[in-house]
Amino acid sequence: MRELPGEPRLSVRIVETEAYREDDPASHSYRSRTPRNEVMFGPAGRLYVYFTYGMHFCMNVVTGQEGEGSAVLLRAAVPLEGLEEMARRRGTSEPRRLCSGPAMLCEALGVGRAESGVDLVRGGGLWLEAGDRVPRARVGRSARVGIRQGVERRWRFFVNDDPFVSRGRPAARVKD
DNA sequence: CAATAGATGTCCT
DNA sequence: GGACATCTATTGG
Repeated sequence: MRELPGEPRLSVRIVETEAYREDDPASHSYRSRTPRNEVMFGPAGRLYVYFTYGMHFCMNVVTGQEGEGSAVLLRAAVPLEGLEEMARRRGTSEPRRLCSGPAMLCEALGVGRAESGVDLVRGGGLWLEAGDRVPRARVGRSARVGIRQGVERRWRFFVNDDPFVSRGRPAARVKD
């Protein structure tokens, strides 16, 4: 959920995530603790936003104990409320191109550096709410997308057959 | 449809 | 200098 003064309320339902841990070579927290990944080592329930490929933001929910360095990347969501505003931010009105990818999701919700570290539990403009339970049979699992190390850890989780799941294919074809 | 190039900040070797 | 938790526009079948 995203609520800003003077703007329509935005809400989405998350349908795709990936897990990252400190002992995991694909994780930003695997090596050293830097100003960029600092939030990952903080208390759970906060938002970790990072900037990548020189132009995109991606957001994570911090999950571990304080000092631990683990988080869940939010990769895709179904837009529910405020589609017009999201379309304006994204520059397209095609619903499946509003937040079906980690960088798209950030852009649609207007999440950037300023939001890194905010508390998603206590709520303040940006927060998480429990949604409908997804039956186990509908939860798909695969290797994570866009990584080269840690491919064997199949820590990408998504709702089977949901059209809003991102089209990024899991790291499997590694060819060199 | 698939493959590829390009944009380019931050961290790592 | 190179890799990277990405997306878009463009090119070619």
